[in-house]
Amino acid sequence: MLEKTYQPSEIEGRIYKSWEDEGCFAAGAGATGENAETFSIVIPPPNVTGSLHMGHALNNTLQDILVRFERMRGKDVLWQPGTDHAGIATQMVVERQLAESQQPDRHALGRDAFITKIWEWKAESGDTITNQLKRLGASCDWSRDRFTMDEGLSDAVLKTFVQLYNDGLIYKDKRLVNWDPEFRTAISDLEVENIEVDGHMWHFKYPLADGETYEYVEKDADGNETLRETRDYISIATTRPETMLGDGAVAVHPSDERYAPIVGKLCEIPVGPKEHRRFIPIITDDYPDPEFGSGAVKITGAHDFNDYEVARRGNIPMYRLMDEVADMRDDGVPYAEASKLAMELVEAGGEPDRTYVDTINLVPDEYRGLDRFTARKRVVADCDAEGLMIKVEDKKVMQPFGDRSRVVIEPMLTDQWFCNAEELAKPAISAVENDDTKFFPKNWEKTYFEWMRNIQPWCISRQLWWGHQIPAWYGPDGEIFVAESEADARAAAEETHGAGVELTRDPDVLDTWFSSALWPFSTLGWPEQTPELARYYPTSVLITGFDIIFFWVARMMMFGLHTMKDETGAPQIPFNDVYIHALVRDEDGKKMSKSEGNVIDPVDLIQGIGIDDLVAKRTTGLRKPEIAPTVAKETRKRYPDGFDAYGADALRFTLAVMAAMGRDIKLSVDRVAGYRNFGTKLWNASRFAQMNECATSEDFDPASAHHVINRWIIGATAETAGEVTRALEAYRYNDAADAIYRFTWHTYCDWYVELIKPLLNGSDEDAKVETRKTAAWALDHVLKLLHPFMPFITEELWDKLAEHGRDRPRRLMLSSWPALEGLSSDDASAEVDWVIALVTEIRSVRSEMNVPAGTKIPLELIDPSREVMRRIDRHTDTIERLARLDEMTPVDEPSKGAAQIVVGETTMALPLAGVMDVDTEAERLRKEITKHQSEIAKIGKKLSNAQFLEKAPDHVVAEQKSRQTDAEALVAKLEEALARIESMA
RNA sequence: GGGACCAUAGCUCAGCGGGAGAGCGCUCGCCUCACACGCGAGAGGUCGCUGGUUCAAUCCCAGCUGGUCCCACCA
Repeated sequence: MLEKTYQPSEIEGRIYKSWEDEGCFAAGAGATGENAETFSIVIPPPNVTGSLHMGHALNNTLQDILVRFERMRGKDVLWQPGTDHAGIATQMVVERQLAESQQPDRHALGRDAFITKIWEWKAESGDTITNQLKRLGASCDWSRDRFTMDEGLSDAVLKTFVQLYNDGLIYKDKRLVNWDPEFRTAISDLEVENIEVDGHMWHFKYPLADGETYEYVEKDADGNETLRETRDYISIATTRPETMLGDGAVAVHPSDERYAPIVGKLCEIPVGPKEHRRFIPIITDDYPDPEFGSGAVKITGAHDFNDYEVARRGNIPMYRLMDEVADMRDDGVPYAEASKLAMELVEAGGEPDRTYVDTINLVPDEYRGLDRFTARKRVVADCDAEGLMIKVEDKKVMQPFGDRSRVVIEPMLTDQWFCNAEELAKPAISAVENDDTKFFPKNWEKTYFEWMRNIQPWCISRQLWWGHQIPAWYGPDGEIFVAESEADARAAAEETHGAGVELTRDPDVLDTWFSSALWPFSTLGWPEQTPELARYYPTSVLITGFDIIFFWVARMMMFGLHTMKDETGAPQIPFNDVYIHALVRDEDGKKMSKSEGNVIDPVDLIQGIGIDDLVAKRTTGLRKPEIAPTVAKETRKRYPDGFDAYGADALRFTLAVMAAMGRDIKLSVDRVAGYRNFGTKLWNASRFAQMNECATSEDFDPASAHHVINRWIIGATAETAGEVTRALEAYRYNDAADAIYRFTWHTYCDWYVELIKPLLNGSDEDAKVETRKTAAWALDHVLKLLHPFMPFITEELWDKLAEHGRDRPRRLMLSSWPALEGLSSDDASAEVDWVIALVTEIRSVRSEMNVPAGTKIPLELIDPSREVMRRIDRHTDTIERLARLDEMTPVDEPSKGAAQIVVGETTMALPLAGVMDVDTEAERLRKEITKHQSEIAKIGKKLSNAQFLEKAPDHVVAEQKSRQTDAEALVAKLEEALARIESMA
């Protein structure tokens, strides 16, 4: 016998182990045969050293639901799991650990020793996330678990890199990139987060060379002069004064008449030792906006993306001012000499080949070695002291931050590897345009197109140690040899240099997303032509969050289409569908984040956590430690008792039912509790079945059930199975979850179980036997339909409820999905709906008239039809039990002082003389009548509209007419009832 | 500046061209022989505003208001 309540913690681990031990997760498990249709999903690989957060829980729940659904449908299913090496994130964690334990940092350790440390950390913590996914119930084929730095996947990376290099789609270049001074590496545009911060805009005078002057004239829109003065300077505005040191020119718009007199002349950069000041030309370019600031822009090609483009157009020299930690450079020749070299460039009229970016250090000696922000203060102070600062304004400025390091990103001109994304994007755009790959919901396609059509070169090199080292070797003259192995590179090098040539490998590693981009085929064995690759590629659907559409989805599309070809040589998409789900937020709609202290850890919801532990967890790791008391108070207020052990099923169901397409999920712990209760409800319905010896029987044929109540539940089960199936096929998780929830609780438990109690305790043996079988059959179907959402409790009940046999395999997860077309029965549902309506009406009146719940009362049927009497006879025990009646008798006229109800075409009366107040009852009837009359009026207005009759479809008109007829009949009955009551008053 | 999304019950959200729904919360009554993590009965909404299309608009279109997010960005 089942325990009284379901205890998830006792059961989940045991069930999961059975599935694993029995090979239920293996690719193809449960498939109907050799020719079964395939269904494959690759998991979005979590960071190998990470731990499960609510986003993972949602993502993997949605995948598992589909995978379990399709597996039960008999498809050949593969859910490919794996983890990502997460370059920066992992290296960061290990570096922090070294610092915390006061060990030598990575530079002191050296590259090999440091990487060994990371592998150790991976070995130590790498199982965490996998085990957490298992607790969630994820039915991945763990035997195929992959890691982006596995040998096979590393081969895939090498091969792809070499191939793209040979195709001319990967190249090395010196370009302006986003530099993260904390991690001392380049990062891609996507890893930069622009945040508005309080800043300043400083206005400085750049004096003209040789004391020259000009007439500065400003005019308004009508051409009237508003200002005229003689100036010996040009006014420059900047938010980053420290970059003045690297200016190569001052640019004005060609149409800007204010500065026309001085275009081509030189002006002085007003910083540094006076005797060695540099002069730079005033040039024209379309970039400056005459309406903004002074209309004149300083051009610092090596430290600003817009300036970089201007400098390239105009051959303006670019000078790197900072080192790898973004401190002002402290290398090379003294400033005086560097400044002289720079002046030579000006005299030469520019610098087309950017040779001096690194060799000339234009940082004045007294600023060398300062960090950027100190240097800024010094430059401002020095200019101000010289009287060259015109003004300073407070201004909101957008500042770029590293998404992981949280430090200000510095644009830096460095040598990096790039991928020609523009070229790779072309087929990736067409594939979506042609619907070869479809997004759900579709509006994400627009986001995808928007980004892909404006895509920039992708910087793929990182100056990190943890990752795939770039397979490029440099020869003695700096030539590049790109090859899959050092031996191949050497062979190529020896062709020109002869044997024994010295080669050095490029120390950089690849962006983590480079290997992720290969995930759909690298995990299936590529570059080997494995059977799995042939069978499961392209994958069926990718399920992921919108936040990595650019990082990951777009790049998989690009690399997949470029690399994978079918038998005819046509490019192959990596996945047919892309389902984009929302973010999981906290109850207030805020993004969950450790530094805010509002994280809800999925594992805590699954296994429970006490309030003290919860508070402790939320108050450690806050970005602002001073808010800890507030966080603690809020947490205690909101969750006074912490979290119960709600179990994985409850969490999964909550996420599924809230996962309506295209909307963020505000996770509510109350709802998780609600669906835990739902599990208990199912558990108790099963106990009921068990106590009443309801067992499935292989000889039971639902199509041949006789009893109307049984035929009704069979039809409703079939209908629900259809709803759930259709919803899941369309990725409408919430509709599917909702349908099975409603059926389980409100149809099966609330009505069916109550309706059959008299049958199970009655004397009709045939009915009893059939009902037991039907109850078990319907419950089995509930378990099946619910299994993808709540795998643990359903599997446990499947195991406990009946013997296993031909139609009832040992494991629910490998049983067959219900296909019940053609089992509906309209006549049964009409009759049962009538019984339900009758019981509901009686209960309602009893409650309104305050009849004590324990009191049994009689029911009078006024002039009932034969059909009504037949129904009453068939369901006497049931109706009396559910409505708490002691007898039901046909009468011609109701007793005096009886409350009257109308069910279908029959008026019935509940004699409540002495209990019931006549006026109250009259009032109740009048209210009822008014309600229906207003409906009749509404419909009447429609039906008297000639336009409506003419233009509306026939079935709509017919429906309105029948509604009108029904309502009129009901009102007539109610009015009769009211007349009887009034005659008594 | 470009783009996407949202506004429906107290809260969180479904829905959708022809009869306003769920969960939670709330009120009232019940320890009714599966379940108090429960049972029964209720209260509660001019479906953001203004126009338009239509026989018919909560739903489609336009504008407005308020909010969220993404991308880009003026030195």
